[in-house]
Amino acid sequence: MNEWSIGDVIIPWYERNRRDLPWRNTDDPYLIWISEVILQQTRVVQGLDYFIRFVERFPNVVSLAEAEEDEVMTYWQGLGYYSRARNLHRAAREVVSLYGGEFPRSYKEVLSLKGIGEYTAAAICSFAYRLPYAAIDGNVYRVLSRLFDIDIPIDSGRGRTYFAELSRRLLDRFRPDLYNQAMMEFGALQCIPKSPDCEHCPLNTRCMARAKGKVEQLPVKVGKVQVKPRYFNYLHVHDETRFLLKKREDKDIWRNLYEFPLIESDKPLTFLELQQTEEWNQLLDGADRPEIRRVFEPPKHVLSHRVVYAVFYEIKVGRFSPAMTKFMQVSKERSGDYAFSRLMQLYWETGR
DNA sequence: AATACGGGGTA
DNA sequence: TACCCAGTATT
Repeated sequence: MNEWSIGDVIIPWYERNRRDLPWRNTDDPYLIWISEVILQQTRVVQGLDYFIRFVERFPNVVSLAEAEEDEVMTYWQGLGYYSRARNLHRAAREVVSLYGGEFPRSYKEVLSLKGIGEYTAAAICSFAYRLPYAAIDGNVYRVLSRLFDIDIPIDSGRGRTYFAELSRRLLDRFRPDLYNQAMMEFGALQCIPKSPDCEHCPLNTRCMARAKGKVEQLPVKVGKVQVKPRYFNYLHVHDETRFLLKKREDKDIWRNLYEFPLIESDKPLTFLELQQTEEWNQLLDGADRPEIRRVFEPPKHVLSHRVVYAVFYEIKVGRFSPAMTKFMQVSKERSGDYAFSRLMQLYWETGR
């Protein structure tokens, strides 16, 4: 293969077409780090407001390390993949304890931080320090697989190895920051998944997939996520001022987020069936004047590999019973201190 | 090498 | 629907 320089085409394209984004034009590894983690599996438009609010509250690594995890989670509320926020917080504390609050400067050290994998380490090190590491994200996989007509599945071990080696060769080692930014921006704006505008592509004469009419079929992926259903019955138990709440601790979806008392079942439950469960009786047997105020059934809640069918029951009681003390009792005004899933948010906002 | 982990946008 | 998004950690 003749090694013409892709960077010489892509970088001038980037200079003309780049979006103006707040994490560009900074060398601060902290800001770059936050932006990169927010943007993992997340579109720029979706993450932009989160970034602004997050760095406004946590402007540097020390402020993040000193915060409570619960507060960090509230700033991540609604963004998804919540382990990112937990890891960000843990990594901030690592930076303080291991590196005296100074963000590490070597690829190896950056990579060792919680929540930073090969992509993010390469992005941070190239953008902040101009170290010659090629960042390979979904955009880069798409651009390269099309440009060179590579049909090795990108989510296979072989594929990752192949694209990593190819990217190493193609990287513009004199301006790795511009090269990486340009490749990703090119994939995000020009070489898009569906119906790319190949007529106006600066690489169209060199694109092997285009020459063969295979653009829409690349990149190849094998991964087939199968979606399993789950059935959540939420009990919004409250008196005049407070409601019951619990933290999700298990290694499961929405870890460390808060929710109402939950009765999960392996199939949809009617109200009668729900009332016969052990959990229902444990919580509400002998409760003081329980009164079902409302039943809310949101549309099915689709996650990447789960679909949650939820039913919310609002239950007003005269006062909380001893059986309810294993839950937190939170006043309505303090609900904002706790991070909720989108599903919980949806109920919370619909109810009032 | 697979699987788990969110939520939203697009065609 | 189906696919994808500036992926990483765990199994």
